[in-house]
Amino acid sequence: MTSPLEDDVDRTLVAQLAADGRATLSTLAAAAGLSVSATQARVRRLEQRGVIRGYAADVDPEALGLPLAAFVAITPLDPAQPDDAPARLAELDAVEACYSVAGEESYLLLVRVPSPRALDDLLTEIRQVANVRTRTTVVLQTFFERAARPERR
Amino acid sequence: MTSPLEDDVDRTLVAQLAADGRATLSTLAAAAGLSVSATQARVRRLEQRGVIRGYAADVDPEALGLPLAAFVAITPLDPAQPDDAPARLAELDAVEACYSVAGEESYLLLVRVPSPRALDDLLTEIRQVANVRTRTTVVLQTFFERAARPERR
DNA sequence: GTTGAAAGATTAGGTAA
DNA sequence: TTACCTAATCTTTCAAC
Repeated sequence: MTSPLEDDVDRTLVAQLAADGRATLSTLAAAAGLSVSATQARVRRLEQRGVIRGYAADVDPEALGLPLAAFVAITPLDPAQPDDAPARLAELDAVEACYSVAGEESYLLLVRVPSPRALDDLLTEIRQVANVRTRTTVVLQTFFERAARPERR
Repeated sequence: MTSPLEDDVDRTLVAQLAADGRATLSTLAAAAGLSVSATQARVRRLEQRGVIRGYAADVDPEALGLPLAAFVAITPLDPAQPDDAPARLAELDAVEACYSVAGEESYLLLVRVPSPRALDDLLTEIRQVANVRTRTTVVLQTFFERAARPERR
């Protein structure tokens, strides 16, 4: 689905847009050493190849009324029944991410809620909706959350 | 530092920009029912209040050559010495997020690397740099990673 | 908050290497 | 194909109200 970056121009454009999603084509063109229209064509191709999946404002969760984050590891209670837990959990707005993981548990979720009470309610809902056992690790402080950067050489 | 959203116009603008970080002011103005300039002033204020922390392209980690993700729980080996682990770990490009957590371990990291071998090297580096013990949970599949959404009412 | 006009950015269509 | 040029259209900005 996604093809890798092809050259240094692509790398430059992706790095610039990862750092500033609203960078203009002329800014990008200057950084990449291309004309504006060549830059435009490059960016479009990056979008169409799925390298750039979209653009988003980075919003402070606290401003949204979601100051409490937690990791929830979940284990299906009935391994026999069809496992549609991720699809069901995607319906819950509080669930920000869902990973299948190696180890004792099957899935790991990152959730955000307004309060401890709301976390309790959410865990109850997760257990019911997905028929799972939960093990929750509360986030006390977020030191940083940023975009992954490819290793420099 | 960050003030909460003030009214429905703010909520609309933030929701639109979270969904499309490159939305134009005229698009936003139409969604919010304001003039373009009033919209611009609102967005500026949201940025200055820290509600909107920035804008970023959402880049596929695989295209960046980072197909392997893992959660790394870490425990300081020497509780006596000053704990500057988060600051040290921020230096490592492969470390995407760092949280202080409740529970047996002190911190939880999300890391991205090119290969199992690179994960091994990274864990060695994390142990040395931060003087910690690590417990790693490999991500097998990412079902979704998205922006947190405030609960609807 | 609104309007409006100037500066700047984006887009599409055409041309050349 | 890939990059570039140009002109029309949109967008952003900032003044005045």
